[in-house]
Amino acid sequence: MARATIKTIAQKADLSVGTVSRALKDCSSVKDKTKERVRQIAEEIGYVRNLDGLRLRTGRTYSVAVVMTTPTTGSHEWEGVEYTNILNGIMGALRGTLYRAAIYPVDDFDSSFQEIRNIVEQRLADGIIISGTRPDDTRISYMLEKDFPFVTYGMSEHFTPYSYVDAHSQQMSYEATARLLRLGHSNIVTINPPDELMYSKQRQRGYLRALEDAGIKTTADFIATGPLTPEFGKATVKALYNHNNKPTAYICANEASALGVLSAFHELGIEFGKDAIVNATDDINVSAYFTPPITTYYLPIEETSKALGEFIIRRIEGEPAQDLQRMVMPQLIERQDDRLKP
Amino acid sequence: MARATIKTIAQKADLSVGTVSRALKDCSSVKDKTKERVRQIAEEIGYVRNLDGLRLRTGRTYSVAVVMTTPTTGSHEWEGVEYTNILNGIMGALRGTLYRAAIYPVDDFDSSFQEIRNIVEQRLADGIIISGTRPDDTRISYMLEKDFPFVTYGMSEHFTPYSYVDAHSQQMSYEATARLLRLGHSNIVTINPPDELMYSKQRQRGYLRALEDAGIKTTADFIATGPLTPEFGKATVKALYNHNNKPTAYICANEASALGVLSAFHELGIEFGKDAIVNATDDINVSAYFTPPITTYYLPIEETSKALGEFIIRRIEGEPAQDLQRMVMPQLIERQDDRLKP
DNA sequence: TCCTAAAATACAAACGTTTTAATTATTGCT
DNA sequence: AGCAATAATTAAAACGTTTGTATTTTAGGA
Repeated sequence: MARATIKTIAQKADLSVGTVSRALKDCSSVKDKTKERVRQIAEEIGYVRNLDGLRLRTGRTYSVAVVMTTPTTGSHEWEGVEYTNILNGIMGALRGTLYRAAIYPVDDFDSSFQEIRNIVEQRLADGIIISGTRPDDTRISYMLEKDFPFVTYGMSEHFTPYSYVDAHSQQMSYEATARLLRLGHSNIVTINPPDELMYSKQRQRGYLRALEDAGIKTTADFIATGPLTPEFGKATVKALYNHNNKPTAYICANEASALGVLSAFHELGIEFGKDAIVNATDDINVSAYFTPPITTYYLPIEETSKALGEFIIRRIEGEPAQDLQRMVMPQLIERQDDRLKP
Repeated sequence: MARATIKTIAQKADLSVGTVSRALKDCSSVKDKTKERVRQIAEEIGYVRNLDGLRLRTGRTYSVAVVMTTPTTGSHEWEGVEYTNILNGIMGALRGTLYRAAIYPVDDFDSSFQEIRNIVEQRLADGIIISGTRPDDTRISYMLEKDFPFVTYGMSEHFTPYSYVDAHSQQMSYEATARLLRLGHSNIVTINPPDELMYSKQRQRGYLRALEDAGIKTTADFIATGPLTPEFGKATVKALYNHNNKPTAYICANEASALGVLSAFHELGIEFGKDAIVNATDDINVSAYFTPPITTYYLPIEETSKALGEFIIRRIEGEPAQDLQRMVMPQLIERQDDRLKP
């Protein structure tokens, strides 16, 4: 039993395929009664549009490219749950639409650019979602120039408006730092993603601003940047173990690096709550199960990634980019006192 | 500049599109010299096959459906990294082929079945990869019956041969249990996925067999089954805290639940290595950073999932299912002594 | 009733490919 | 040199849509 096509309907309804096509898409030039009849039949025989025909004819792909850096394959290090959750949110947003998500896993910035160029040139997708944005992101420039619909997860410093979804990283970092200062810490370390990423910059800005506002001097040693793995978190603590000013607090950009910090504490005999404490940004509340549970700023990543999916579709359908921008503010979850006990 | 098509080549080469098509696919009825010329031109103008045309004509989709249970959306609980890594491995295997992976996130078994039925009936994909297999898996029966190519991650108890990739769960469970028995434990708890899953059954079998071989009686209380979240691991420990026979060892099916166990230890004042210890199956070595690091059985999930991708393609291309079966044996990583110190 | 304008539908081409059947070119043989 | 057999190519149809243009139907006057 071959699949029902538009032709099947045409025969049953004694209409031409053209009219059926128009009826199905609710075209005004088709009589209401006819539309009704067509829809009825379509329903009856379980007709579903063949996407290949549609695509071939229209030249549109009805697919959204998600170009994402994968958790460094082969490194065997946990880098958090971003990947999974972002994907989930996007697919959730696309569900029920004609659009499909096509995942393009990439290794680094250069290959992501290459992949994007490829997608644009070959029209492999109608729109692109990217993450890992940089202050001066050439991929964004490229897509803007080509006038190709895209949404970014994270911002950049472009002048031309574009569609993005982002967390208030700078403000969060500022508040986290200010809070710890209020609680009596003065040697605060901040653990951030690689320097070239925009949100690393934002986090560092927030951190520095808070210290500045409090009139406290910091040392460059206390700003760590690197892959957000447990390994890196651990290494950071170890590297600062014999520092003149012993750090008493760590603010981590994700849970994975915070886990590494805790691991270092354990290994070096640094007592949590007495010698030092850790905070983190929360992807999904796994840090509630750390030893001990730590204070985090919770970022509803399914929500932001759902916005990514919605935005890219609306962008593809022509909505102006400046209407498709969203910032979310992570929410403080205090699981510890975070003052040092004597 | 419109995309280069087969027609473009035909004009440049002064050939018919049919010949070009055949030349491109290395058909024997085309003269070698012609093939060479066509390939040359194709290369020159950067021709790439239009998949929509191909699909429309051949009726094949060149896409592989990956039907996976997503980390329970909205539950805000970490269930491990399976999802991400499996996806990664599959996409890695598909890279360079004509095939694309289409992800179908589902909530539970029933909706996965529904989705599969849909894919088969509408020919939405050429093959399907599923996970979360059950001993008597109706999805497998269905696809076998429809003679639709598929590969499973995890086994079932079907008689008809089918293609699968799986870990030696039973053996691993046996060995883990036997090892702990050797080390002096007798009250061993095993934490497993929900009962209906095949690998829960396998794990329980291995566990029971090891105890039996050692002549040790266990209690049903020591076999926990549930969602493999930190929360569940934690709850399990708490529920057994006042048990007549205090558990001294936990064998967890993944790292997430092991984290929960450690969290419970911390909260209840159970001292690791003195009162009890934890082992786990290792998705990616995040447990190396637990407090303390724990002994695990490492399962190279990128490797197994890469096999999934390879197998489904070969299955689609017609290789018999019984040639496409792989079992992998997880590898012990001892990060602790795991004997109880007095 | 007839004519005109508007509404509704039909027709046909096109998107890029593969493939069957038909045609032309080439070879081998007598 | 001619003929048959085979090799190489072309022509055309088809996959399921959408859409511009042509055609038919309907409705609204006079």
